[in-house]
Amino acid sequence: MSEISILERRFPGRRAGLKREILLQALACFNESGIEATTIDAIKARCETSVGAIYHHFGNKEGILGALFFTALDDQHEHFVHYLERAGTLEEVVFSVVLSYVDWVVKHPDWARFQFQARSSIVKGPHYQELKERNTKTYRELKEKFAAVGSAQKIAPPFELLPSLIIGASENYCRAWLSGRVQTSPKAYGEQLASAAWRSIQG
Amino acid sequence: MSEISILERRFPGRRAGLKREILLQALACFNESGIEATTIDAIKARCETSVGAIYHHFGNKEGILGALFFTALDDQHEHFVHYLERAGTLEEVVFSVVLSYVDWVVKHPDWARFQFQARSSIVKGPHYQELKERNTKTYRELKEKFAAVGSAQKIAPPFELLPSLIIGASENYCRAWLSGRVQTSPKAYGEQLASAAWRSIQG
DNA sequence: TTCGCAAACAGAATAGTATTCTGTTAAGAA
DNA sequence: TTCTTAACAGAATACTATTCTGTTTGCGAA
Repeated sequence: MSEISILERRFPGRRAGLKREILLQALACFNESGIEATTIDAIKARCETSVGAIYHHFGNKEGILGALFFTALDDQHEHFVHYLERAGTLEEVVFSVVLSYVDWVVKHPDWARFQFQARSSIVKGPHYQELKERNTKTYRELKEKFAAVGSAQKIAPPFELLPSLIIGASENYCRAWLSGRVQTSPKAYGEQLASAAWRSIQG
Repeated sequence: MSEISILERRFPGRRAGLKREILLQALACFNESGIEATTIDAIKARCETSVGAIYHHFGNKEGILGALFFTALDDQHEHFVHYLERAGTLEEVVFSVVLSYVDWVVKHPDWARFQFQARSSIVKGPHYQELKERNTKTYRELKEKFAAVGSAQKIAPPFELLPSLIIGASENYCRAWLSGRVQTSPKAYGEQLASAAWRSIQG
C-alpha cells in the first residue's frame, strides 16, 4: 500500500508505529465518512487504541488533519520537483506541472481525495500559515524555473493568472474523477490536459 | 444588498421573513467563521430568535446549508442561462460560460465563497442527489447548445473533458480571489480567461 | 543491573454543541 | 368566533471533542 510508504517516510522508526497506524486509519475514516462525520471514537476503535493515545500524539482532531495534509503535500511536492528537474523548455515546464499533478493524484487517490476535503479546514485552522509558506515556496520555484528556461515573454497572460490556467482544468477534472462524476482516469487524459494548458497560456 | 434580493426571490412573502433573516445571518456566520465553527447558538443570537424556530424552518444545520446552497445555485444558473441565450457560435458559447461564471462570482462574492465551502458538505449529505440532478441538467443544456450552434467537430478533446477545460481555470482563479490569495478581480481577467478556455479546447 | 524520568498509553470525567421535546402563541380558514 | 395548523420559545437530552489523572513502558545515566 502506497499509503504506508508515504507515512513511513515522514514518520519513520518503530516508536512511531502507533502514530502511523492512527494516521492510516484516520485517512480511511475521513475518506469513507467525511471529515466532520468521523469521530475520534471511530478512529480509536479502528486502531484498537485509546483517546489518550490519539490526543497524546496529535493534540486534537485538527492535529490529525494537519499531519495527514502536510504528509500528502510533501509527497506531492517531491513528485513535482522530480518532474520539474527534467524540463528544459517552457513547454516542458508546463507539461511537467500538469503531468506530475495528474500522475500523483492517480497514484494516490486516497491521499488526493483527502487533500481536497481537508484544504478548507486547513485554511481556516491554525496551520494556515504553514500552507501559505509552502505555496509561496512552490510558486517561487516555478517562477525561477520559468526564468531559467527563458523566453517567458512568449507567454501572454500575466503571471498572476498562470497557475490557474496551467493547473485549473486538471484539478477540476481530477476532483470530478475522485468523486466519481467521471469515469475515465485523468492519467488517460494527461497529454491532452497538458497540451490544453500550454495552448491556453499562449497569446 | 444583493443577498437579500436573492433570498426574496426564492423565499417570498411576509410569512417567510424570519426564514430569510435566519438564512441571511447564517450566511454571514459561515463566511466569517467557517461552516463547522458556526454554532446554531451563534446564528440564533444574530437573529434574536430561538433554536426552536431555526429547527422548525430547517430541520437541522444541514437544512440551512442546503437552503443556502441551492438558493445560490439557482441564481447562478439563471445568470448562466441568460448569458447562454445570446450565444450564436461555439466560441460565443464558451465565452458565455466563462463570463457568466466570473460575473456571478464577482457580483455575489459572499454567496460564491459559501458555495465553495459548502459543496463538500452537500456532496456527502442528503442533498447529494438534488445537486447531481441539477448538474446533469446544466450539462445537458450545454450539450444541446453545442449541438445547436453546430460545428462541434471543430473541438478536439472528448466531451467528458470539456467542462473542466472551459471552467477549470476560472474556478481556480475565483477561488484564489475569494480567499484573498490574489488581489486582481476575476472580472478584470474575464476576457483573458474566456479566450484561454477557447484556445484550450482547440486541437 | 538498577534507578530516574520522560514519553507513551489508558480510560474516566468534563464541556460544548446539535438535536429533540414539550408547551405556548399567532394566523388564517370555516 | 372557533378551530386547526404553522410559527415560535426554551428547557431537556444526547453526542462528541477535549481534558485530566493515573499507569506503564522504553531508555539513558549511575
